[in-house]
Amino acid sequence: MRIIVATCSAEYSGRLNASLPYAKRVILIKADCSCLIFSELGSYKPLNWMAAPCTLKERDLSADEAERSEAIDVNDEGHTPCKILDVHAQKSSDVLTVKLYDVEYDISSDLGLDPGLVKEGVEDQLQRYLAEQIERIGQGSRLVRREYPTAIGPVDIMAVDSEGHNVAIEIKRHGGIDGVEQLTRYCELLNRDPLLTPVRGIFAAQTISPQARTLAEDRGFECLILDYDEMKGTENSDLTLF
Amino acid sequence: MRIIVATCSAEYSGRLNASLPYAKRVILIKADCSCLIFSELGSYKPLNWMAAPCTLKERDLSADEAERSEAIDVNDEGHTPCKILDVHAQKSSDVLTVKLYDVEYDISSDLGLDPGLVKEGVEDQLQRYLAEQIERIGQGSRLVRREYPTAIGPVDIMAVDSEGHNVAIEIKRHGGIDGVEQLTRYCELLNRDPLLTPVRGIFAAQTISPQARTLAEDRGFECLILDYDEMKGTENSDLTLF
DNA sequence: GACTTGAGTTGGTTA
DNA sequence: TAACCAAGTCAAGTC
Repeated sequence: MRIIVATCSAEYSGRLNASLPYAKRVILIKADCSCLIFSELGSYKPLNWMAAPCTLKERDLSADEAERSEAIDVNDEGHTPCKILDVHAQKSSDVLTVKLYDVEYDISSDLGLDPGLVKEGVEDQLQRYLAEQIERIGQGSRLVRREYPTAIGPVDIMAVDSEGHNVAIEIKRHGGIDGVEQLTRYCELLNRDPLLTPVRGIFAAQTISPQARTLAEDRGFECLILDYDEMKGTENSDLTLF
Repeated sequence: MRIIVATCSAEYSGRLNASLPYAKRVILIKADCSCLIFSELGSYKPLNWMAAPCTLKERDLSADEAERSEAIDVNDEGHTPCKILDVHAQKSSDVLTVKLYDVEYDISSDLGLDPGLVKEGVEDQLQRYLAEQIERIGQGSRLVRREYPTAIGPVDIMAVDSEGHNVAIEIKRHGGIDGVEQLTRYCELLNRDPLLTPVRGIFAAQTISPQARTLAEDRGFECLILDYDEMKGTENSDLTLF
């Protein structure tokens, strides 16, 4: 990893064109030549970047005043670059050009391999909890199976309600319109099967957008808000019973 | 901006739990205390981070050997931390804890305000070009309007073809299944209006996934590939005529 | 390898 | 402020 702190300007050309005016920023260059430009602004996303695989060409302009003056453009506000980084994508014509002016730091450190991040618990967890606590969709309900396979993909949970009717459940962390569309496709398909029909649909999520709720209810689906902490608590109290 | 290069381990607890084992990494701490942890892996996304607004507590363990030995846990592989960074989110209970072992660099630099990124050319641009060059959907077509309002949201472009039939156009940079669903909803709604029906649907994008194309054509929609550069070129040659 | 879906998504626009 | 939608999305899993 190479870390540069410098006043710079940058131009990106690829799926879009984007430019960064002259300012002081932090530039990270990884071992694979991918390049990230940060300011104090924003969250974890860099202002501009080049993804690997890519190649980096570095031109030092300090020795060649003629070339150096050529490199000045209208965005430099009269400043003179001392270095140009040209980062080219290998699989496309994307280019990121960074001009460096005053370099405050330029340090390198070999980080070596990273063991990587260990994650635990997202949508999968919601599905697991609801499968374990299937009566949250109605007393007397029974689980058929998680990831119930169909021709157009797996239904998150299939269950049977107290009246013996099949229930297809679509689970999302946040329920939007496309989740309702997904549930619609499943129910449409499942209801074509005379052995399964009638199949009810339940749209279950931690949060559901108003538009999605309206659409879901309009299509006869029930909306179910899932409380992650409550479900987690229920799991624990279940465990303490034994 | 503060830049630390050090061997470290980290724990995040929030919407998920995630942990980073002992390894050398780069840690950026912005002026707003938001914190990013990078390795040579991955693209622009840090391995772990804390978004602003948040607070940072820094504990130096070098003076207190008792505390220091307490801070050793099973993931440290026998190493002894010299510093702990505790980053707490202000609006939730999210916590990121970073333990530092050997610190190679710890530098700070005030970057100041950033003028920000200037972008050009995304979906909005595609919509603008197609509106200007509406005959790309068929000779004799006329533009009705961009962002044609309906009860379920604006249709990207409404037009009338050479036969006087209404045409609803959904534009995407990349056309996937949900784009087809979107177009389906619009056409369904618009065709309920006796003043508008029959309304044709066109699915226009720079790229269209095979599944989306199949679904779109199955529903009677035309698929139109948009060439950004060609449309941009057409705009320019239009201009040079005058 | 192409495609689909989720993400601690982030970020911008509009009602 | 809340909801909705696009992103140079990225990344993981599946076919």
